[in-house]
Amino acid sequence: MVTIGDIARAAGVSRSTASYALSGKRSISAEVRQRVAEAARELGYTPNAGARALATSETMVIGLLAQFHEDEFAPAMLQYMLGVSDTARELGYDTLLVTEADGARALRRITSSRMVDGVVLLNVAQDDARLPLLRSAPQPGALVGLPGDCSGVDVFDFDFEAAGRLMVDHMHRLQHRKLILVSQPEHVVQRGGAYVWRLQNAVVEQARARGIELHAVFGESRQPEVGRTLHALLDAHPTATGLLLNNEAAAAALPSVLHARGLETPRDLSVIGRYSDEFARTFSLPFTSIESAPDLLGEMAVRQLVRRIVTPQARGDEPHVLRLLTPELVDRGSTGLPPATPSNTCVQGGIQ
Amino acid sequence: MVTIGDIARAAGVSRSTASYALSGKRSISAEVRQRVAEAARELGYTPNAGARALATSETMVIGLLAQFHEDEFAPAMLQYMLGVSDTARELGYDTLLVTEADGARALRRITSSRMVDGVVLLNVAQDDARLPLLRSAPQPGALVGLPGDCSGVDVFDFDFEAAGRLMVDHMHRLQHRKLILVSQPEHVVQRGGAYVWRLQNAVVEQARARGIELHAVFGESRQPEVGRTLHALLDAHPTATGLLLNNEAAAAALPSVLHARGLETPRDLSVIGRYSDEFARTFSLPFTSIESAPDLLGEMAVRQLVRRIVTPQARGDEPHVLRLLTPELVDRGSTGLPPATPSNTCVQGGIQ
DNA sequence: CTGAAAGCGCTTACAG
DNA sequence: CTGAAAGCGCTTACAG
Repeated sequence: MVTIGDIARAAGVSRSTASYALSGKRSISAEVRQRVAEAARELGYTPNAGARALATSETMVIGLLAQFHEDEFAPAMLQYMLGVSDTARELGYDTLLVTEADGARALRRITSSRMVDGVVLLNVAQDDARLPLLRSAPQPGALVGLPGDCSGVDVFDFDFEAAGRLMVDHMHRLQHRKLILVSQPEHVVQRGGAYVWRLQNAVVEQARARGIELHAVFGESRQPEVGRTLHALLDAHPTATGLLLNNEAAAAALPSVLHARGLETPRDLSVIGRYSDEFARTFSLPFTSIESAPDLLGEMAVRQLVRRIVTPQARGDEPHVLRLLTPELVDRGSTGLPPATPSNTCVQGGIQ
Repeated sequence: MVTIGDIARAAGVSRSTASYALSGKRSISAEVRQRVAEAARELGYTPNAGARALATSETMVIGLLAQFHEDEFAPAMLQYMLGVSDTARELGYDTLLVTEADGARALRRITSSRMVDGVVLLNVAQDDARLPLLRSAPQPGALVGLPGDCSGVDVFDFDFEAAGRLMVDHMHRLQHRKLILVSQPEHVVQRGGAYVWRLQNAVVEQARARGIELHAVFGESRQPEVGRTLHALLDAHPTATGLLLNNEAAAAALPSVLHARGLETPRDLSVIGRYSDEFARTFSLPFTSIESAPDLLGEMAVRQLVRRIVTPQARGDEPHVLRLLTPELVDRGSTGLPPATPSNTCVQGGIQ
């Protein structure tokens, strides 16, 4: 391989001069700079990343710890990953993707071996096993997902509480008095997926404050189970006029369920989901929804992480960030006034 | 940070002895090995990856070049990525994920700077701009996707021709005589997505050979456009009795379309898709399909890549591999004999 | 069985 | 403005 020594020889200068000429870190005569640049171009020189990392203690790589659980909706994770990866590249960093099941072990491996300059954790749980390791790691870390203890890390998440209140208030304003909430599977909660109960608790509380009757359940993450759950819910609560979905799989299943029951939104039922616009477009979800902005969250996490990496004083001194994204409603026309005689099962009876 | 020098000092041996004791690359007295291991454990030693890479010329990282195009179905890509990443880890490698639009530039960056020991290219096009660079790179490469020129690389792909023939023959055996094929968007073809026309050509040819009337179209990659296309197709060809889908978005949209038209498989229409089982489960696709096995393809590519990396003689000498995965039909009960009086629009007429 | 030394390819104080 | 040298933290022939 062609090294900086080859460049130096070809340009007739020392290796240090060649290095400085290339990096521009000290003033070099125009002529020498010229010769070095030409030599580098002709020989096709690229600095060896490992050698540079050893000399500078900077790898220009960030670690991306994704976690895929059987009972979570995998395609949603991809959007976070792309937000992270694209932003990292924009800022001059490459991305080491880690998908192994034992995230704590993986985190230890890549941080203690200095493979990365910093780390983004995705899908952070309430009591995430990766966090103690991250805090004691020499590199800074940014989280997507709100853990119970935010100390020592920068945290970015969607404001699920506000989203829950927004859902209820929107329905309340439209005079709905009986709602159903379908959350992610209960397993996700048990594993510490705080976002599930953060939204659910907010919905429960706000419904109580508004005098709204609410039926909250955990839905499955898979078809056709979640479709059956939706059918069962609509059967059990024929007078519910609004459906709130914090469950991508349920949102994807709902169009078929509504078709099968002969229901239309918002005529027979008002629906609000919570997912990304990208998700809505891919699966043609015609429901008003709260944008979860996964790419933006990934981007914000990386920008803050790189700030910490490049500014030494931001390392420990600067207070850590906790940023919750304010939810916004994307109106796709699936909410309206409740029907005069609410019954979301009548049509189904007619068909069968 | 704690280095091998610290370990050596703590164990009272030389750095080389410490290194050998840890790697086991030469015989070390049991007692010294013990002391070194203990020192490493107590001090929490992990070798510096950059230093090791510099010394050994091995990074233990493979590059994963993904490509996301606006008109392709992103969630499908994730499964390839996970197949690659999980297998790499199993074999002791980490994965550098590259998602930037200019894949050729990215490939040059990570190979010429020696950030990776080898590279997996996803979504390879007929005349892929990344291939010339890969051939001249010092690291070996494995492709997922069949290019026009396979020289110098190991290639893994699904046998789309065989899949096309399988689809037609299956329908032919069931006595279907008029079929519709919905492929991926035409843009994908224009960009060199050979898999689209490989399947389509095979379907066209096999249909001709079997005396089957075939209508082949390119579908969109998005909802609701692709749903409208499906409706239009069924309107235009009311006597078609079988539908072949080489388009994930169309497959995801079809259940709603069938519902809307009051059609049932296989009673009114026989359907065969081509996607992964994972995809089918996530979106509850009740269609008989040809398994595209993205995770398996990713896995095979990595295994072969690592073979090339670790066995020097396999570097250039050993002939390159071209492996096309034989398609298999997963019967989900959506195909059967055609209806006596085929008309996939009658019910729609009745409803409207 | 073990140690001293060279070398991987960079960067960057230190001198001039 | 430029060069010689040290050093980053490893591994591995070379000697004993």
